[in-house]
Amino acid sequence: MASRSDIIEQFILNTLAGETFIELSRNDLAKFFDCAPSQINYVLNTRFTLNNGFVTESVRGGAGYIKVTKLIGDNNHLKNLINMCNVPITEISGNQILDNLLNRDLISIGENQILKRAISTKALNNPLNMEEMLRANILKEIIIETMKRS
Amino acid sequence: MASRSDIIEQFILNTLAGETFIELSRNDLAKFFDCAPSQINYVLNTRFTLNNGFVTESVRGGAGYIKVTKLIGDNNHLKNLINMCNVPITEISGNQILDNLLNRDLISIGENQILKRAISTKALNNPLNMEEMLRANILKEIIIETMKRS
DNA sequence: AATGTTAAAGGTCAAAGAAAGTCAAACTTT
DNA sequence: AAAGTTTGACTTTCTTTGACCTTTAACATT
Repeated sequence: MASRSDIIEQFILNTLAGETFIELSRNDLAKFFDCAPSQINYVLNTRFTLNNGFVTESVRGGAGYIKVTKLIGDNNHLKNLINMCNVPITEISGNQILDNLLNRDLISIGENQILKRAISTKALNNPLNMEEMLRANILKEIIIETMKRS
Repeated sequence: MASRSDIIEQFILNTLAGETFIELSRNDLAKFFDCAPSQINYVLNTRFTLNNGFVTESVRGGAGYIKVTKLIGDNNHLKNLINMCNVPITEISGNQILDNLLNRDLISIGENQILKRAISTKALNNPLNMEEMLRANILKEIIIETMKRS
């Protein structure tokens, strides 16, 4: 028997047919299927995962929404790369991964350059575990890189 | 699914197109968009910040107005941005800075997307101050972004 | 001409409203 | 019993609103 989650999954898949992404209203969907809003999250978390070939993003508040993007291709190699990233990675390995993405034409030369700088020791070399300070360092490096252009 | 603030933002951007600055009447704008005058301030404060490459000034009283200036072709602005990065930066501010770079044609749309993900809370959200683990997280996010291409 | 008055701007801030997220408990199915 | 599903209370984020504050050009008075 198809559970309600199965039905909601089917609905999203149908809506997604032909499109590469869709934007949903969690509340509307929940109302339509007469369920708790959080059941939409359940469906998303169990059936629209990366492994299943989807990426979901969302915006809260006012005109919030949930965006579901369907990935094309099986991306097995990329999934392997992602698994490698569950473990610490040196700057050299990191650069190799970025070169790998470049060689597969998944990122441009410009992106390769800028991202190498973004993950450089210099950018991440912050002794304190402060997310925002780290982000600040990364952005500084990115901006320096862009100054070389223009 | 654009909020009223999004629409007001768009209106100001359009009005600003081609010009280097504009002068607005807060009350008139509020009347036009049928909102509280303070919502204009909200839009200005969240979307026309220095991070985004804008300066706002205002004059009260009698024939008061709000002046919005777009910073363009100004290398000093980049130096200012770098100085801003000497201090912790939230994800929202970080994204604004990246949009700023995009608007100045210093980075491409693709780079903008990928870098936003690189500096996302999700990527940097590591409690331990381990450079390599952080780098791993960042790379994971970068790869997810590229999966949407291919 | 100098000074006081005032209405017409814009500013601030906190509360209310409108989404979506989280997580664990209760329930169902296998 | 284990796994999967459903629910709801609580949280976080973003937007909208309104009451109250500050500034100033224009006008009125001396």
